[in-house]
Amino acid sequence: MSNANQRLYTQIKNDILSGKLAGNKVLKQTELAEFYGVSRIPIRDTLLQLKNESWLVRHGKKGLRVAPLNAGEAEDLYQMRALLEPLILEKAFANINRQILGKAGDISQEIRSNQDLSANELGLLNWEFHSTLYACAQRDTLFATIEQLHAKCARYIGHHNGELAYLDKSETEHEALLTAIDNGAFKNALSILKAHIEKAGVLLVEHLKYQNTITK
Amino acid sequence: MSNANQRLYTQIKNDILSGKLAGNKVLKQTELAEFYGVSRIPIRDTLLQLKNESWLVRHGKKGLRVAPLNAGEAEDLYQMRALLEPLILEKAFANINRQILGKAGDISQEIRSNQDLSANELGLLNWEFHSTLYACAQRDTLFATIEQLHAKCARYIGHHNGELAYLDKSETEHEALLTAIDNGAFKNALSILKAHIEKAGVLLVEHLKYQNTITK
DNA sequence: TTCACAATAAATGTATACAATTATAGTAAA
DNA sequence: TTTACTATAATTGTATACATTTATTGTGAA
Repeated sequence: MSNANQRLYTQIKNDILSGKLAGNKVLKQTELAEFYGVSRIPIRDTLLQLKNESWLVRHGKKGLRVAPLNAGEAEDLYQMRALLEPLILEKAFANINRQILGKAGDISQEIRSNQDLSANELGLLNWEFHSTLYACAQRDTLFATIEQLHAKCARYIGHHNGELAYLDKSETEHEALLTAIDNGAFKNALSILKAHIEKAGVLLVEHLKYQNTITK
Repeated sequence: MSNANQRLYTQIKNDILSGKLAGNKVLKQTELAEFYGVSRIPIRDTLLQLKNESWLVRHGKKGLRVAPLNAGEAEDLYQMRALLEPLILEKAFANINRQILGKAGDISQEIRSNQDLSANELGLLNWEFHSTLYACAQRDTLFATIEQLHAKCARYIGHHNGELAYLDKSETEHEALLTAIDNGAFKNALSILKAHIEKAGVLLVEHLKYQNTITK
């Protein structure tokens, strides 16, 4: 992927997260091209990619729109994560050393000390924390799948600035996880991680369902 | 996606499966465009999509090539499936009725009676069998993720015509699964499914590793 | 010969132009 | 008024042309 394309990709994704691109409006290639100052070709590339990653969905026979937030999808995403992340962490154990733990600890610290992070920034740091541990497993395909799940979850958290930020925070859990790993309490670490994800999932889904009932 | 694009997509995928597009050769947009009788634009769209789905990987800074078969990836894919497919089956139980079981039974029957199916055809039927059950869960995101994992597995099975066909066959296991569901032995059904996938995964990975040692 | 570097060729990225498709507005009949 | 249908506009898909980037070849110096 070219640089311009990469730029567009993150830009448009951010604009979806921040709500600049309205959720129910159909995206016009021409408008986007004009807005971002490029031709329709790189826009098409980016839209195709975002469609493949389920950020966009088809609208009738023509056009794409931002995929609606949906409690069912959120539930699926978190349930998959609750199964797959412990799996990769387990494979990572053998390769996690003090340096890695230290790096993860630093990120955790950064989250704790910065009280005024946006939901977006918080999400990125949270993923950095988790992926630091997961990368040790050296399981590219598994890692890539989990990364995609995270990216999709970001839409749900990113939306609720403040309200749901605590889902990615849960700093006591992060610290507990690191301590367990450091102590070689691997089984314990796995269950902390799983519970961590499941809890966040349940809270998010409840929130979405609740929000759904009051907007109807 | 347009019709032409859809055609190209399945065409190129098939040509990867059948080995027409050599695994280590870099794919040139111009060549492909000429070969398939279209311009570079729809070729680019298709390549981008196949790259996103990990059928193709970047080759240096320029160009894409068919992703090499890799024991590690196969292991990841099957381990993910072994976790996610029981999850979706569990959610499907409530909605599986006699009609669904009958349909799945018919597919199982078709696999059994047709002894001379190609690995490709067998793979398709196998997915039809599993997806018939999974669709009942009505969990779109979970389903879509599993479907992608299957598609990637197809590359590994499709390659070894004959040799590995039995991985998708395992007809006694399919029948046992249906019987367990029919009897309401849900826990049993889940463990049959999991074991079914794990077994296939182990065999495939062993095969790939073995093949690797003899080709070196 | 081997290495570094420049010149050239090849391939991809992007813009523009055109074709095909789909949506929309308008009109006539029930 | 509503509905079916047609004409028009809008939008996307594809081809071609050009710009940019990367790969390759060739040349000269060590």
